[in-house]
Amino acid sequence: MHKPPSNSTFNPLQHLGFLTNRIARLIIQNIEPQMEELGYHFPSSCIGVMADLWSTDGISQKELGISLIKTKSSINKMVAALEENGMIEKKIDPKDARGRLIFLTQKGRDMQQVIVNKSLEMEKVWLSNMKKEDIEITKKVLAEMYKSLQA
Amino acid sequence: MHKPPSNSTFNPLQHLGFLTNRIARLIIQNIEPQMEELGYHFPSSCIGVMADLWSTDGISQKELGISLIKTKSSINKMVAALEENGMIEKKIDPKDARGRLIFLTQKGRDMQQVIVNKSLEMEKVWLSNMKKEDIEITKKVLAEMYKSLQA
DNA sequence: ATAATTTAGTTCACTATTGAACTTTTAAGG
DNA sequence: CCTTAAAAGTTCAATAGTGAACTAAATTAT
Repeated sequence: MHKPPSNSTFNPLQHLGFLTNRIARLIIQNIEPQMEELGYHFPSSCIGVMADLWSTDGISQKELGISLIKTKSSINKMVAALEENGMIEKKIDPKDARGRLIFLTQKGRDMQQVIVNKSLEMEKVWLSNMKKEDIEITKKVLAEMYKSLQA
Repeated sequence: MHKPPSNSTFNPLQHLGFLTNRIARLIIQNIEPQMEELGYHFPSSCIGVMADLWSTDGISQKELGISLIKTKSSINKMVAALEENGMIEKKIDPKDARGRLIFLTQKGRDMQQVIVNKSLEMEKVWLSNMKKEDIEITKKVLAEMYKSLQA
């Protein structure tokens, strides 16, 4: 005879899977309206592409897909949206005509500082009562996890 | 005359927004095939609903939406999928006939231990070289952030 | 060389998620 | 009371994201 797993003290907030998922959604929800206000009219998921380009300009769609954990068809659409918005330019890779390299436009480069500022501002609000040191540890653990999961 | 924001040493992995988003995707990607193997044939996003029910059985769709940061139409579909899979049951709230309360079935309750075990197993693999203490700090910071962003 | 394979990207049909309009029930205001 | 407003769900059309089939270029193996 089945019984419930008894003492069901399950807490989603003790599991990194649920935590990261929910926080990612909350952050997007907060950032989306601000992006609109600033005149960036593309889906918020595209900021991930921008982030990678700010890190290293001129990478391929394949690399973007790996880094962002998206399929090539998804990346294709995101890049198209960003191109329409004048944030990036697509050039055929001179070393391999199969590949296209994605480059930031001036408008795309200019966005970096805006987002960096927003990011700092938001961390100040969201994490005001957390120890600076603990936040650094969190980023370290998550970055480590990212690399570990990518491998 | 515009110039690039120069010293562009931007690193997505230093921003909680990008980190949580990517890690959430990596975790889902890892868990999805395992769920299939275990015979759970519903979209992985639905595990979030299950998690909340394991935490407190018999909550409303509205509450699920707030907790999971999803619209009511999304929750509606997820609940429908879980119901079809025999994981949950939907009952009209006796105290307010507008609301429906969602309850776990035995099959739904049984899933909890399976997922808890998987979660532990995965943390062991993904975070093998991280300090146990740092992982706890990470969860604490993220949980705090979740509450702060929900407010 | 040249045929066969692999790789990057594109396209299109399909699923997941959302937004807006609608239904039913409860709460509030006169 | 009875009308109006608000709240919880549902439904359906529209958008975002994915999978599979396809194109074009490069690599490998005869």
